[in-house]
Amino acid sequence: MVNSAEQLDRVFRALGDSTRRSMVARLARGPATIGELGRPFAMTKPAVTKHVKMLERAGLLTREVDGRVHRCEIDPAALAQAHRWVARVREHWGRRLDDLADSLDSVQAKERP
Amino acid sequence: MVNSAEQLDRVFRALGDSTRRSMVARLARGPATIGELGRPFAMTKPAVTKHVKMLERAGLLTREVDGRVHRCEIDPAALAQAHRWVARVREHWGRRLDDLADSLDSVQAKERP
DNA sequence: GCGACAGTTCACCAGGTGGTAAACAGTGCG
DNA sequence: CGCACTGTTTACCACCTGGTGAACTGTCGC
Repeated sequence: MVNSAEQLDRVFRALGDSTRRSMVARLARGPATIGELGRPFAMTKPAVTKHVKMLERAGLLTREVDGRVHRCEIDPAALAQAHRWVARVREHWGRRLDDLADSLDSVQAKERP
Repeated sequence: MVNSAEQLDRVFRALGDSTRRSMVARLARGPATIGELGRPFAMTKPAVTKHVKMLERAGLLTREVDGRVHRCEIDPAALAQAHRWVARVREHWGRRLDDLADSLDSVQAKERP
């Protein structure tokens, strides 16, 4: 699944910018227009357009054009994908610690028969 | 905490490359040297050095120099930080759905007294 | 129709990223 | 000592990113 790797690339990279993370956090509390998404930040409209487009290409965002306004909504699937990747790695790390604990236990068992 | 935002930037950006994600996944199963981390990939040593340095600056990695070999170990704190951010956003999104359900319930209650 | 408004596109710039080749610095070993 | 080995540093390259200003497209309301 090469496609999945590229998709994860886009998701994590999109989240690797505090402006875009704020936009995602904003969207988590409900839909918003492009203007609303960009209002908190001191940047021009083209910059906002670029950020939103990157979130959209990462699948974190869906857009619905309604007249002259673009209504954006969060897409939880991409977020879930990132969440699963991190959780899986952390789980493997935890398992390794368990294995370490087991081997320590067995050593102790041998030392104290 | 501006520092925290920059740290999250580095963590997510570091994870936004499949090579580095593979390295992190490898480290989740135990420590490894720089050479071991780079062996699976068809790239030169300076490229590996750069990737590892980026993981280190993101706090995903700690390094212990032992003679001429650098032994790398995963640092779960940075991973936990990313995990928490994603979890918090997803939780807010879920709460919004709950609120929506509540308001729908209240509407139904009004329509069927 | 006309102006205000929401967004996008285009051209441009500074700086970061992913990769290379070549040279260098330490360390281990026969 | 001399050589192999691990890893870093130093240019250098193509490309992407985050930002700008100016011009453009389309829609709303008077």
